[in-house]
Amino acid sequence: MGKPHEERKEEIIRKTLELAADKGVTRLTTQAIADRVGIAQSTIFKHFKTRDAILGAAIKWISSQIFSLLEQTSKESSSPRERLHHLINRHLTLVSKHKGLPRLLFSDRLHLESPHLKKAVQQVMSTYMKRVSEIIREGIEEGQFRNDADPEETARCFVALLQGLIVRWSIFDFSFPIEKEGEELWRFLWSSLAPSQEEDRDPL
Amino acid sequence: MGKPHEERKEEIIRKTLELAADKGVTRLTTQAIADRVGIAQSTIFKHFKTRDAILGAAIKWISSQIFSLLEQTSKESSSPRERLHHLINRHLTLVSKHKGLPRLLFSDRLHLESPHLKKAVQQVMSTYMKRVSEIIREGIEEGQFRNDADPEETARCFVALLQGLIVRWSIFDFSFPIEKEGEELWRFLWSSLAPSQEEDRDPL
DNA sequence: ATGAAAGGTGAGTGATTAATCGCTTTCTTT
DNA sequence: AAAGAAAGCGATTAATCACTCACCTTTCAT
Repeated sequence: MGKPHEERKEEIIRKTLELAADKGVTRLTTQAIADRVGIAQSTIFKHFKTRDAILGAAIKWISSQIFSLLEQTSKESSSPRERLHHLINRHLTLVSKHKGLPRLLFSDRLHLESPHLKKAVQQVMSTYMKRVSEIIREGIEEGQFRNDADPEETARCFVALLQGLIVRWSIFDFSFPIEKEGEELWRFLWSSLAPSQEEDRDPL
Repeated sequence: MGKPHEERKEEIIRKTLELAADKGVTRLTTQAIADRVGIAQSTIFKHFKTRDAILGAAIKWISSQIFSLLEQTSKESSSPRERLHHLINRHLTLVSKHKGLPRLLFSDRLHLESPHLKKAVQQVMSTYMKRVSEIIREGIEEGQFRNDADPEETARCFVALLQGLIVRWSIFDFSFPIEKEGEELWRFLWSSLAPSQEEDRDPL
């Protein structure tokens, strides 16, 4: 017999993300997934009820990865500045390890075909921005970031920088090392968040 | 008889962009386009050889709009700071007027099905970043921007901020006024580009 | 031993979709 | 007026795709 249900399910999700990276969501057919897993196309439906259920499971997996990223960062005992820096690195490492992630998240098949999955993605983004804004607020209170920065506003820009970089990376077919550009992104962010010398001298 | 060739062609491109905004690229079938234009599906092919040719023409139209945006900004006699600010506003106004733009540019059908169109998009992005870096370099030389900023690096972050904002706007179904968030984006950018007081005092 | 359940297969089915084709109508040119 | 081109139409075609179904094989609990 074949592999047990749960194991096969995980395998299908894994291969689905691989395929999304290689061929895009449009070519992400049940036949293509089955081929890569090494089973018949019809067998796919022994493990998932519909094709959308596969995409849903993949999105859920991605979400859990990103949430664990956020949690890991929130728990960290280091300074807000370091936590933000680490979050960028962790995020880009995750994405570069799973290139199918941006392809899936930005695909319109996901957004306009199944409102349920869209909601899930929106949820992740909202939570992400909230967490980042908390870190920034903390940094401002500690006097590590300039005190005229708006936490929510800056958090939105933080996420935009990440998303924008990832989109460009995806459009240019993953042809440059994204981790390196993450450092440049951090420098830019820091130049905006760093307090001026006068503030710095301020004893509070 | 119907409308003349060129006129109908433009109409098809226009309606295609509208449809991309409403239904996404996946639902952008020749039937859907024909319905919106008010002609038979087969008539579409009197004006375009293939469906991809329609997408190609739409991309070309978008590119020309963005290029004219860049040119307009470059020609402007105002300061680099004001030009950057205006570029953001003009870009977001263009995008908000044509919501199909991001949907088309980020669709994987475009990227992985026709390498030719992908190249065109990459070209636009590269040119865009180059132009922005030129403005930034100018601003640094004039002492209007902090002199430790790297023009290329900052240009990449500029584009990432814009793209990231547009992606989020698209994911959240255009549900917030993007022009307003453009201002917030500009504030963030400026806080990173503005020279420190000491530099400011520096007579050069 | 046996029979049910799990995992797997190949051969379909119906829906969707880009593209073709033969034909008609309308306008322009000679 | 006749000819030809341009713009349009309906019907059709071939391909693709998600999903179903009847059947097979292995495993394992009774």
